[in-house]
Amino acid sequence: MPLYLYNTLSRQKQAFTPRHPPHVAMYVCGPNLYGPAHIGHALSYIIFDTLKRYLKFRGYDVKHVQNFTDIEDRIIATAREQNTTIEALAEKYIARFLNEMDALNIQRADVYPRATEAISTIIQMTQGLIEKGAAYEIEGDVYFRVRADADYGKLTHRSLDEMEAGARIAVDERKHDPMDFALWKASKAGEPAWASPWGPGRPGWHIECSAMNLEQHGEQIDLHGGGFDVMFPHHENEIAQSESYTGKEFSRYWMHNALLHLPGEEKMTRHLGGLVYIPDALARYSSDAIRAFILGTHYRSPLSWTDEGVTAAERGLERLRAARQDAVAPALTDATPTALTQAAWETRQKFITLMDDDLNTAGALGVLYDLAREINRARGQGASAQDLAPAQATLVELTGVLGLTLKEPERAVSAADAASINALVAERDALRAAKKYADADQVRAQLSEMGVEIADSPQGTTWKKTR
RNA sequence: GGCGACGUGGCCAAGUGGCUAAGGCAAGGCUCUGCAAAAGCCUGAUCGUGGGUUCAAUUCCCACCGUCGCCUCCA
Repeated sequence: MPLYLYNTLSRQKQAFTPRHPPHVAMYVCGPNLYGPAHIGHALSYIIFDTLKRYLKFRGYDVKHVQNFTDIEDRIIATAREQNTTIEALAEKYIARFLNEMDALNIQRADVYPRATEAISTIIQMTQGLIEKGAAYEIEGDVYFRVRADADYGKLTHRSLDEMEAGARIAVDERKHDPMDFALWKASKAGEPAWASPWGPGRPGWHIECSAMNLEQHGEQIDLHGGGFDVMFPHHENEIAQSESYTGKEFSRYWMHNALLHLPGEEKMTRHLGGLVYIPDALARYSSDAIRAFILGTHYRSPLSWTDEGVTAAERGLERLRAARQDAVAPALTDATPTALTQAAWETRQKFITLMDDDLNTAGALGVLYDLAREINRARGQGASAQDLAPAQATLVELTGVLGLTLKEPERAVSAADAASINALVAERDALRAAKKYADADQVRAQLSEMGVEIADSPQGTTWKKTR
């Protein structure tokens, strides 16, 4: 069974067949660097990270390119407000962005091209489009001529006439058609500028992605992703530019994730406010919990960010973590598979079937919970570490495809704190041995107040910091 | 106005034209435990409303109600 992905172009799930298997050329729209990313960005990048991990799991060799848009009106405006340069602003937010992505266990892209490093290709494409009659210059600006593109609107399934009927923006009267968009903008005094055949200027918003794709992947790519909100006009315009320039199909598949919002509010986006920043989310929840929460809903369904929801995900993860506790490497034997090993095998099949169906991560997570229960049950019934090992290996592998680490959230404990906690735990153990349970319980309460949770077992008492 | 999506147990959320409608959280009972914690077991849904198609619909079609997205910047 092949992997099926929903392709925005066809509005259908389609079998995924890259141009040159096993190679997959994948491009995901990166952030505009005028400010920090928020958890809505995290959602999008977690989803495409999961897609990439799954493609690799399925044997594909993925080249993942993600751009940084480091020249754009808002960046110029923000740099001016903050009395800094666009370069400094970009550096600051790139560093922060990469740190945050790492913290969310999002694998890095293979290449992070920047718009300002693609200027020569942007100029070359713009020039080429003018020569083909697909673009025209007016007073140092260059516009793409949408009426020259016969299938303009094919991604969002709208005709130019429909779009113009619903237009809500003031139109620049110099343009030949209201929907024509800028490939190149003449710069005003004091704005960053690059030399071009049309005078000093800078790229329009959409052309940089077309140029970076051309530079990094070539004329045609397999998969292009981003949020629903960049479908129009950004992706529509990218297609128009790239295909008009090369005369070839640009991307075979277009994928768009639905957007995150706060309860009762509109989507989370920087120009509306209502943002939750990634460090704030990570201060409250493990990256696993954030991922599990996000992947608990299909990527094409909008999701509301709630404390209850992420907390529920965090609780649920505890069972998954318990299942992989003390895992050992499975021995290579040809012994008859146990019922548990059999269950692990079936989980793997179900996982693949679910993920093959347009990344049904919620369903996939469900079967992983089933497997975790099987493991925990077997352990409770006295299975040995070696008995559990194959199923645990499957659990770790498949949760890993979803980008979950199943590691206990690390909470810093100083050496001094650890020493005093150990002393209290030892004191309590002594009291228990002496059957002075009331006193032992008092010590436990004391530890609890310190944020230390303890667990007794035949092997002794263990503790962990829970806050 | 145009295009599109969604409405499943207290909350979140998969899914299917007919077989027990996944899973997570919460709640109650139980096992284990000195007591807990963790883990495990048990307990709950006529799938927004009204029509239609069909031997059979939560699943397909239509209408309605409600929520949301895109049509401007946005992951």
